[in-house]
Amino acid sequence: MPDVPAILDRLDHEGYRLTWPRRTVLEKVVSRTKPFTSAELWEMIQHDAPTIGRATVFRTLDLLCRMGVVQRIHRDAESGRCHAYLACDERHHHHLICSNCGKVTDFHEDKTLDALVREIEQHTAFRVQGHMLELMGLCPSCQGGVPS
Amino acid sequence: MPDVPAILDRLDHEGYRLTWPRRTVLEKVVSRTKPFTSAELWEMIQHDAPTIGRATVFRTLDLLCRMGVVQRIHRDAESGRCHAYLACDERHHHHLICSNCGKVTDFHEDKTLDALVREIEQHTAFRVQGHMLELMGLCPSCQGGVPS
DNA sequence: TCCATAGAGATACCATGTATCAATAAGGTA
DNA sequence: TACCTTATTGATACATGGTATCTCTATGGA
Repeated sequence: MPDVPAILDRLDHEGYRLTWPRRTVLEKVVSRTKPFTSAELWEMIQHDAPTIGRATVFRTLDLLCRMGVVQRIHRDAESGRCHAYLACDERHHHHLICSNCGKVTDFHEDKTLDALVREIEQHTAFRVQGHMLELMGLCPSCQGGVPS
Repeated sequence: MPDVPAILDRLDHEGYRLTWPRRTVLEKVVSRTKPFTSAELWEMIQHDAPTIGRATVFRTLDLLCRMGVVQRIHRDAESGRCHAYLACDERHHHHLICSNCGKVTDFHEDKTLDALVREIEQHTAFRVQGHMLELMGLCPSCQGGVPS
Protein backbone atom coordinates (compact mmCIF):
# COMPACT_ATOMS: atom_id res chain seq x y z
CA MET A 1 0.00 0.00 0.00
CA PRO A 2 2.08 2.92 -1.28
CA ASP A 3 1.13 6.31 0.08
CA VAL A 4 0.38 9.22 -2.17
CA PRO A 5 2.07 12.11 -0.34
CA ALA A 6 5.36 10.20 -0.12
CA ILE A 7 5.30 9.51 -3.83
CA LEU A 8 4.48 13.13 -4.61
CA ASP A 9 7.45 14.11 -2.45
CA ARG A 10 9.70 11.83 -4.44
CA LEU A 11 8.42 13.22 -7.71
CA ASP A 12 9.04 16.72 -6.42
CA HIS A 13 12.57 15.88 -5.26
CA GLU A 14 13.34 14.37 -8.64
CA GLY A 15 12.29 17.54 -10.40
CA TYR A 16 8.88 16.48 -11.69
CA ARG A 17 6.06 18.98 -11.51
CA LEU A 18 3.13 18.14 -9.30
CA THR A 19 0.28 18.64 -11.70
CA TRP A 20 -3.37 17.94 -11.20
CA PRO A 21 -3.51 15.22 -13.89
CA ARG A 22 -0.55 13.43 -12.32
CA ARG A 23 -2.06 13.57 -8.85
CA THR A 24 -5.36 12.31 -10.18
CA VAL A 25 -3.90 9.38 -12.09
CA LEU A 26 -1.65 8.51 -9.18
CA GLU A 27 -4.57 8.45 -6.77
CA LYS A 28 -6.59 6.20 -9.04
CA VAL A 29 -3.65 3.87 -9.49
CA VAL A 30 -2.86 3.42 -5.81
CA SER A 31 -6.52 3.02 -4.97
CA ARG A 32 -6.51 -0.27 -6.85
CA THR A 33 -5.24 -3.22 -4.89
CA LYS A 34 -5.60 -5.70 -7.72
CA PRO A 35 -4.04 -5.86 -11.15
CA PHE A 36 -5.67 -3.60 -13.69
CA THR A 37 -5.28 -3.04 -17.40
CA SER A 38 -4.59 0.32 -19.00
CA ALA A 39 -8.09 0.20 -20.46
CA GLU A 40 -9.66 -0.19 -17.02
CA LEU A 41 -7.63 2.70 -15.67
CA TRP A 42 -8.50 4.86 -18.65
CA GLU A 43 -12.17 4.10 -18.14
CA MET A 44 -11.98 5.16 -14.48
CA ILE A 45 -10.19 8.35 -15.41
CA GLN A 46 -12.67 9.18 -18.16
CA HIS A 47 -15.50 8.74 -15.71
CA ASP A 48 -14.06 10.78 -12.86
CA ALA A 49 -11.84 13.29 -14.66
CA PRO A 50 -12.88 13.43 -18.29
CA THR A 51 -10.58 16.31 -19.19
CA ILE A 52 -7.46 14.21 -18.71
CA GLY A 53 -6.10 12.90 -21.99
CA ARG A 54 -5.32 9.32 -22.82
CA ALA A 55 -1.67 10.07 -23.54
CA THR A 56 -1.31 11.59 -20.09
CA VAL A 57 -2.62 8.43 -18.49
CA PHE A 58 -0.07 6.33 -20.34
CA ARG A 59 2.71 8.82 -19.62
CA THR A 60 1.92 8.81 -15.92
CA LEU A 61 1.68 5.05 -15.85
CA ASP A 62 5.06 4.85 -17.51
CA LEU A 63 6.54 7.34 -15.06
CA LEU A 64 5.21 5.37 -12.11
CA CYS A 65 6.62 2.16 -13.59
CA ARG A 66 10.05 3.78 -13.87
CA MET A 67 9.77 4.96 -10.26
CA GLY A 68 8.87 1.46 -9.11
CA VAL A 69 5.46 2.51 -7.79
CA VAL A 70 3.75 0.39 -10.41
CA GLN A 71 4.87 -2.86 -11.96
CA ARG A 72 3.90 -4.40 -15.24
CA ILE A 73 2.77 -7.94 -14.71
CA HIS A 74 2.30 -10.71 -17.19
CA ARG A 75 -0.83 -12.73 -17.06
CA ASP A 76 -2.77 -14.88 -19.48
CA ALA A 77 0.54 -15.90 -20.94
CA GLU A 78 -1.18 -18.12 -23.47
CA SER A 79 -3.49 -15.53 -24.90
CA GLY A 80 -2.81 -12.34 -26.74
CA ARG A 81 -3.55 -9.96 -23.88
CA CYS A 82 -0.49 -9.87 -21.76
CA HIS A 83 0.03 -6.67 -19.84
CA ALA A 84 -1.60 -5.58 -16.67
CA TYR A 85 -0.39 -3.12 -14.07
CA LEU A 86 -0.21 -3.29 -10.33
CA ALA A 87 0.57 -0.67 -7.73
CA CYS A 88 3.08 -2.11 -5.31
CA ASP A 89 5.86 -1.26 -2.94
CA GLU A 90 9.36 -0.58 -4.09
CA ARG A 91 12.18 -3.10 -4.27
CA HIS A 92 12.38 -6.39 -6.00
CA HIS A 93 9.81 -8.97 -5.08
CA HIS A 94 7.36 -11.30 -6.75
CA HIS A 95 3.64 -11.65 -7.02
CA LEU A 96 1.25 -14.43 -6.30
CA ILE A 97 -2.02 -13.68 -8.05
CA CYS A 98 -5.29 -15.38 -7.21
CA SER A 99 -6.74 -16.75 -10.42
CA ASN A 100 -10.24 -16.52 -9.00
CA CYS A 101 -10.55 -13.11 -7.31
CA GLY A 102 -7.40 -11.32 -8.47
CA LYS A 103 -6.03 -10.78 -4.97
CA VAL A 104 -2.29 -10.23 -5.00
CA THR A 105 0.22 -11.28 -2.36
CA ASP A 106 3.88 -10.40 -2.48
CA PHE A 107 6.59 -12.78 -1.47
CA HIS A 108 10.34 -12.66 -1.03
CA GLU A 109 11.62 -16.23 -0.81
CA ASP A 110 15.06 -14.95 -1.66
CA LYS A 111 17.10 -17.77 -0.17
CA THR A 112 15.42 -20.58 -2.08
CA LEU A 113 15.28 -18.51 -5.23
CA ASP A 114 18.99 -17.76 -4.93
CA ALA A 115 19.68 -21.46 -4.48
CA LEU A 116 17.67 -22.14 -7.63
CA VAL A 117 19.62 -19.55 -9.57
CA ARG A 118 22.94 -20.96 -8.37
CA GLU A 119 21.92 -24.47 -9.40
CA ILE A 120 20.93 -23.24 -12.82
CA GLU A 121 24.21 -21.37 -13.22
CA GLN A 122 26.14 -24.52 -12.37
CA HIS A 123 24.17 -26.69 -14.75
CA THR A 124 24.13 -24.30 -17.70
CA ALA A 125 27.27 -22.14 -17.27
CA PHE A 126 25.15 -19.07 -17.91
CA ARG A 127 25.69 -16.08 -15.68
CA VAL A 128 22.21 -15.16 -14.52
CA GLN A 129 21.53 -11.42 -14.42
CA GLY A 130 17.82 -11.13 -13.87
CA HIS A 131 14.66 -13.11 -13.62
CA MET A 132 10.94 -12.82 -13.81
CA LEU A 133 8.78 -15.01 -11.66
CA GLU A 134 5.05 -14.89 -11.30
CA LEU A 135 2.78 -17.44 -9.66
CA MET A 136 -0.87 -18.06 -10.15
CA GLY A 137 -3.03 -19.86 -7.63
CA LEU A 138 -5.96 -19.70 -5.28
CA CYS A 139 -5.92 -17.37 -2.30
CA PRO A 140 -7.09 -18.75 1.06
CA SER A 141 -10.63 -17.42 0.72
CA CYS A 142 -11.09 -18.83 -2.79
CA GLN A 143 -10.08 -22.38 -1.82
CA GLY A 144 -13.41 -23.40 -0.31
CA GLY A 145 -15.14 -26.49 -1.68
CA VAL A 146 -12.10 -28.01 -3.30
CA PRO A 147 -10.30 -29.69 -0.38
CA SER A 148 -8.03 -32.26 -2.08
CA MET B 1 14.86 -29.05 -31.89
CA PRO B 2 11.35 -30.17 -32.77
CA ASP B 3 11.04 -32.15 -35.99
CA VAL B 4 8.67 -31.14 -38.72
CA PRO B 5 7.30 -34.51 -39.86
CA ALA B 6 6.37 -35.46 -36.29
CA ILE B 7 4.49 -32.22 -35.81
CA LEU B 8 2.71 -32.64 -39.13
CA ASP B 9 1.71 -36.13 -37.98
CA ARG B 10 0.26 -34.70 -34.80
CA LEU B 11 -1.66 -32.05 -36.73
CA ASP B 12 -2.99 -34.74 -39.01
CA HIS B 13 -4.02 -36.96 -36.08
CA GLU B 14 -5.80 -34.05 -34.47
CA GLY B 15 -7.82 -33.43 -37.60
CA TYR B 16 -6.00 -30.41 -38.97
CA ARG B 17 -5.40 -30.22 -42.69
CA LEU B 18 -1.84 -30.27 -43.89
CA THR B 19 -1.78 -27.25 -46.10
CA TRP B 20 1.13 -25.66 -47.88
CA PRO B 21 0.95 -22.40 -45.89
CA ARG B 22 0.99 -24.33 -42.64
CA ARG B 23 3.95 -26.41 -43.65
CA THR B 24 5.79 -23.32 -44.79
CA VAL B 25 5.19 -21.34 -41.61
CA LEU B 26 6.02 -24.36 -39.49
CA GLU B 27 9.31 -24.88 -41.28
CA LYS B 28 10.29 -21.26 -40.84
CA VAL B 29 9.37 -21.37 -37.16
CA VAL B 30 11.34 -24.47 -36.30
CA SER B 31 14.32 -23.28 -38.31
CA ARG B 32 14.81 -20.51 -35.75
CA THR B 33 16.69 -21.49 -32.63
CA LYS B 34 16.42 -18.10 -30.98
CA PRO B 35 13.43 -16.06 -29.89
CA PHE B 36 11.75 -14.17 -32.70
CA THR B 37 8.98 -11.62 -32.91
CA SER B 38 5.91 -11.97 -35.07
CA ALA B 39 7.26 -9.14 -37.22
CA GLU B 40 10.51 -10.99 -37.87
CA LEU B 41 8.64 -14.13 -38.82
CA TRP B 42 6.28 -12.19 -41.06
CA GLU B 43 9.24 -10.61 -42.81
CA MET B 44 10.82 -14.02 -43.48
CA ILE B 45 7.55 -15.36 -44.82
CA GLN B 46 6.99 -12.36 -47.04
CA HIS B 47 10.44 -12.81 -48.49
CA ASP B 48 10.27 -16.53 -49.14
CA ALA B 49 6.56 -17.13 -49.68
CA PRO B 50 4.93 -13.81 -50.48
CA THR B 51 1.53 -15.27 -51.24
CA ILE B 52 0.93 -16.29 -47.63
CA GLY B 53 -1.24 -13.77 -45.78
CA ARG B 54 -0.46 -12.11 -42.49
CA ALA B 55 -3.52 -13.54 -40.80
CA THR B 56 -2.39 -17.04 -41.72
CA VAL B 57 0.96 -16.46 -40.10
CA PHE B 58 -0.71 -15.37 -36.86
CA ARG B 59 -3.20 -18.20 -37.05
CA THR B 60 -0.48 -20.78 -37.51
CA LEU B 61 1.60 -19.24 -34.75
CA ASP B 62 -1.39 -19.44 -32.46
CA LEU B 63 -2.05 -23.04 -33.43
CA LEU B 64 1.56 -23.99 -32.74
CA CYS B 65 1.38 -22.24 -29.37
CA ARG B 66 -1.71 -24.24 -28.45
CA MET B 67 0.07 -27.42 -29.50
CA GLY B 68 3.08 -26.55 -27.37
CA VAL B 69 5.46 -26.44 -30.33
CA VAL B 70 5.98 -22.72 -29.80
CA GLN B 71 5.98 -20.76 -26.58
CA ARG B 72 5.33 -17.11 -26.04
CA ILE B 73 8.11 -15.63 -24.00
CA HIS B 74 8.21 -12.36 -22.13
CA ARG B 75 11.23 -10.20 -22.46
CA ASP B 76 12.00 -6.55 -21.91
CA ALA B 77 9.58 -6.66 -19.02
CA GLU B 78 10.07 -2.97 -18.35
CA SER B 79 9.43 -1.70 -21.85
CA GLY B 80 6.38 -1.82 -24.01
CA ARG B 81 7.54 -4.62 -26.28
CA CYS B 82 6.78 -7.79 -24.51
CA HIS B 83 6.06 -10.77 -26.70
CA ALA B 84 8.43 -12.92 -28.60
CA TYR B 85 8.06 -16.51 -29.72
CA LEU B 86 10.31 -19.50 -29.46
CA ALA B 87 10.12 -22.95 -31.00
CA CYS B 88 10.77 -25.48 -28.28
CA ASP B 89 10.11 -29.01 -27.20
CA GLU B 90 6.92 -30.05 -25.52
CA ARG B 91 6.40 -30.30 -21.79
CA HIS B 92 6.81 -27.74 -19.12
CA HIS B 93 10.24 -26.22 -18.73
CA HIS B 94 11.85 -22.83 -18.45
CA HIS B 95 14.13 -20.69 -20.51
CA LEU B 96 17.38 -18.98 -19.86
CA ILE B 97 17.91 -16.35 -22.50
CA CYS B 98 21.25 -14.73 -23.25
CA SER B 99 20.77 -10.98 -23.12
CA ASN B 100 23.67 -10.51 -25.49
CA CYS B 101 23.26 -13.03 -28.31
CA GLY B 102 19.76 -14.37 -27.75
CA LYS B 103 20.87 -17.96 -27.26
CA VAL B 104 18.30 -19.97 -25.34
CA THR B 105 18.94 -22.81 -22.93
CA ASP B 106 16.21 -24.83 -21.32
CA PHE B 107 16.37 -25.97 -17.76
CA HIS B 108 14.31 -28.19 -15.50
CA GLU B 109 15.41 -27.54 -11.91
CA ASP B 110 12.16 -29.05 -10.77
CA LYS B 111 13.21 -30.09 -7.30
CA THR B 112 14.39 -26.69 -6.17
CA LEU B 113 11.50 -24.98 -7.89
CA ASP B 114 9.07 -27.30 -6.13
CA ALA B 115 10.72 -26.51 -2.82
CA LEU B 116 10.29 -22.82 -3.58
CA VAL B 117 6.63 -23.30 -4.38
CA ARG B 118 6.05 -25.26 -1.19
CA GLU B 119 7.73 -22.56 0.89
CA ILE B 120 5.58 -19.93 -0.73
CA GLU B 121 2.44 -21.96 -0.12
CA GLN B 122 3.33 -22.29 3.56
CA HIS B 123 4.07 -18.61 3.98
CA THR B 124 1.07 -17.26 2.09
CA ALA B 125 -1.59 -19.98 2.40
CA PHE B 126 -2.21 -19.68 -1.33
CA ARG B 127 -2.58 -22.86 -3.31
CA VAL B 128 -0.19 -22.46 -6.20
CA GLN B 129 -1.52 -23.70 -9.55
CA GLY B 130 0.93 -22.43 -12.08
CA HIS B 131 3.97 -20.26 -12.53
CA MET B 132 5.97 -18.41 -15.08
CA LEU B 133 9.72 -18.19 -14.70
CA GLU B 134 12.16 -16.72 -17.14
CA LEU B 135 15.81 -15.91 -16.57
CA MET B 136 18.01 -13.51 -18.40
CA GLY B 137 21.78 -13.70 -18.33
CA LEU B 138 24.96 -14.19 -20.29
CA CYS B 139 25.68 -17.46 -22.05
CA PRO B 140 29.16 -18.95 -21.69
CA SER B 141 30.45 -17.51 -24.95
CA CYS B 142 29.22 -14.00 -24.18
CA GLN B 143 30.92 -13.81 -20.78
CA GLY B 144 34.39 -12.96 -22.08
CA GLY B 145 36.09 -9.84 -20.73
CA VAL B 146 33.97 -9.46 -17.62
CA PRO B 147 35.53 -11.95 -15.18
CA SER B 148 34.44 -10.89 -11.68
C1' DT C 1 -14.00 -37.55 -59.44
C1' DC C 2 -16.82 -35.25 -56.34
C1' DC C 3 -18.05 -32.77 -52.29
C1' DA C 4 -18.24 -30.78 -47.65
C1' DT C 5 -15.86 -27.78 -45.21
C1' DA C 6 -11.39 -26.36 -42.95
C1' DG C 7 -8.53 -23.18 -44.04
C1' DA C 8 -6.80 -19.46 -47.15
C1' DG C 9 -6.01 -14.37 -48.41
C1' DA C 10 -7.81 -9.73 -48.22
C1' DT C 11 -9.41 -6.39 -45.67
C1' DA C 12 -11.15 -3.88 -42.01
C1' DC C 13 -10.89 -3.47 -37.40
C1' DC C 14 -9.40 -3.25 -32.45
C1' DA C 15 -6.22 -2.56 -28.48
C1' DT C 16 -2.27 -0.77 -26.55
C1' DG C 17 1.02 2.39 -26.78
C1' DT C 18 4.10 6.28 -28.77
C1' DA C 19 5.42 10.62 -31.40
C1' DT C 20 4.43 15.21 -32.46
C1' DC C 21 3.09 19.70 -31.62
C1' DA C 22 0.83 23.87 -30.18
C1' DA C 23 -1.27 25.50 -25.93
C1' DT C 24 -1.15 25.63 -20.89
C1' DA C 25 0.21 26.02 -16.26
C1' DA C 26 3.93 24.83 -12.49
C1' DG C 27 6.78 26.94 -9.71
C1' DG C 28 11.13 29.68 -9.28
C1' DT C 29 12.35 34.59 -9.42
C1' DA C 30 12.06 39.76 -9.58
C1' DT D 1 2.02 39.67 -7.26
C1' DA D 2 3.28 39.46 -11.87
C1' DC D 3 6.40 37.33 -14.96
C1' DC D 4 8.94 33.91 -17.40
C1' DT D 5 10.96 29.45 -18.56
C1' DT D 6 9.93 25.19 -19.70
C1' DA D 7 7.84 20.73 -18.21
C1' DT D 8 3.62 18.94 -19.04
C1' DT D 9 -0.74 18.73 -21.15
C1' DG D 10 -4.57 17.33 -24.60
C1' DA D 11 -5.43 16.39 -29.33
C1' DT D 12 -4.26 14.05 -33.04
C1' DA D 13 -1.98 11.01 -35.92
C1' DC D 14 0.64 7.04 -36.16
C1' DA D 15 2.82 2.36 -35.13
C1' DT D 16 2.52 -2.28 -33.77
C1' DG D 17 0.55 -6.67 -32.75
C1' DG D 18 -3.20 -9.28 -33.20
C1' DT D 19 -8.35 -10.59 -34.33
C1' DA D 20 -12.91 -10.78 -36.93
C1' DT D 21 -15.22 -11.27 -41.04
C1' DC D 22 -16.09 -12.74 -45.44
C1' DT D 23 -15.60 -14.89 -49.84
C1' DC D 24 -13.01 -18.19 -52.32
C1' DT D 25 -9.91 -22.19 -52.62
C1' DA D 26 -8.16 -26.64 -52.10
C1' DT D 27 -7.63 -30.64 -48.70
C1' DG D 28 -8.66 -35.09 -48.11
C1' DG D 29 -12.36 -38.58 -47.30
C1' DA D 30 -16.03 -41.11 -49.91
